[in-house]
Amino acid sequence: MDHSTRCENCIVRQFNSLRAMTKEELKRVSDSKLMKTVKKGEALFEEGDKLNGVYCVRNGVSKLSKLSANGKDQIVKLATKGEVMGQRSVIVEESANLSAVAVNDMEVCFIPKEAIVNTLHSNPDFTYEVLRHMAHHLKEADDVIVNMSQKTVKQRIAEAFLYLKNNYGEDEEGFLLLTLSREDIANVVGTATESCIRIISEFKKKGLLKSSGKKLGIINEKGLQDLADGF
Amino acid sequence: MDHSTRCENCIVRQFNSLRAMTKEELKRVSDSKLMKTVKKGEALFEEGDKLNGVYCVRNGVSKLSKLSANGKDQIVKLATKGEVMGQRSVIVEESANLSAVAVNDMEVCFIPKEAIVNTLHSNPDFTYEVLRHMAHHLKEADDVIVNMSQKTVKQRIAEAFLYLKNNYGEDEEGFLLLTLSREDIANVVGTATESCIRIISEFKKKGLLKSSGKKLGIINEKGLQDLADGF
DNA sequence: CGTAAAAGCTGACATATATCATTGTTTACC
DNA sequence: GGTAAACAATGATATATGTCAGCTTTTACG
Repeated sequence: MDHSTRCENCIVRQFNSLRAMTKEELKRVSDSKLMKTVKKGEALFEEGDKLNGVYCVRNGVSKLSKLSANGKDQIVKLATKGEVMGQRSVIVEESANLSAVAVNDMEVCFIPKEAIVNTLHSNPDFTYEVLRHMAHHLKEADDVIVNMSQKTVKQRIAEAFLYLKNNYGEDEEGFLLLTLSREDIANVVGTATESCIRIISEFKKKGLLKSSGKKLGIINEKGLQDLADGF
Repeated sequence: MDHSTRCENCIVRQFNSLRAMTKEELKRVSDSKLMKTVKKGEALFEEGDKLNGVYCVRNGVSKLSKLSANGKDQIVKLATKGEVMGQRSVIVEESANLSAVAVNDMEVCFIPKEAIVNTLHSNPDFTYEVLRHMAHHLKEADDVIVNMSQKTVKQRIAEAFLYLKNNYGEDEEGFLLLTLSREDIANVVGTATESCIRIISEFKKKGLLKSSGKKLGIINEKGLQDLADGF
């Protein structure tokens, strides 16, 4: 096996709860894990799947979404380099409540649940670290609830672009490094694709955004921020 | 101190993570805890407060809400007998992101954070139990996000009533035991108070709900369920 | 009690957003 | 490089929901 794929040497670990594992625990994870490549559009797992492990993102981005009765997908969260997906399901021994689909080409490591669950029971530092991450996600989720119910679609779209810039950055020319389709953006903010397109067009006309091919970039960050804040 | 207020004898503990504590840990909690009575409408803590402990609900119900820029409160969750509030803030050592206000008269125990944090670091069973509860809340929050963005106000109000019945029950005459004001219901489902009132009136006209004074009761549960499901 | 304040209700109207239909543009791929 | 499929854009229209304003009923409390 390629040396660079040993968890012990994986930088990504610094960003997640695996950093609280002991050398021995980490070795066990490393020995049992499975590297996978996932192409854009492919699913890592689907809502309802029984997960027998978690996925650690080495590269690329995945959308975690839930299908609603009316057939629309709500994207609840984007998972990036370093994030661990499927933890919740493994911890409470339930099937997945969200689907995970690759937004672009990804490299992930599948870690069988035994390696995780055993450590959860024996290493309080690790459990505490997982708990801290989950607490953080819970706060984020609460914030999303408030935004969803109290902000207009326009505000939420403005916020989404600021989020994309702050979390994924932009290239030398000022275009966002993570390009989402209009449909994905619509599914993040919880609106119809057409409404999303319309508002993005409006933002371009107002000089808040620019586009080139399918790339989008922020021109006027302050303007977007003001909009998001309701001015 | 009244014997019945010792945590060791408190039934409520069975419903939360404190059940994973050892006798000694529980004794320490019991010795350091503080019983409080909170009147309807009073706040246990406010968004932004630095919490130096958690609150365990012995009786009554509290709404956990967040004020948004436009001055409206979004109720993110209702906390009932057995639930522990403020855990998240204590764990990640941040100030509270939600306010907790009593919906009716409450009895709560304030547990200083030391008793919790120490146990988190030393008792993996306890940490794991807290983690399980948090994982459950996270799933609930994800579901709320999806409902908020994909269901109509009418559907969400129908759901809210089913939720109230299932979680708080009804009296002999079929009235809900937990009575929320129209404004609170509106703040749970994320809508304007007037819209909420209108829809409740509509439900009454359609024979789905009944009212007597400020009490509300469900007449046609299946009807409400169908509505919530989008039929 | 009686009065003020809070809560509930209803109408009229404004507006944000969804939906449907059509067309243009880009991307993927044989 | 051409063609189909996916994606983006835009108009017309319908609808759900918010807002404002006035009114009634209930609750709280001196």
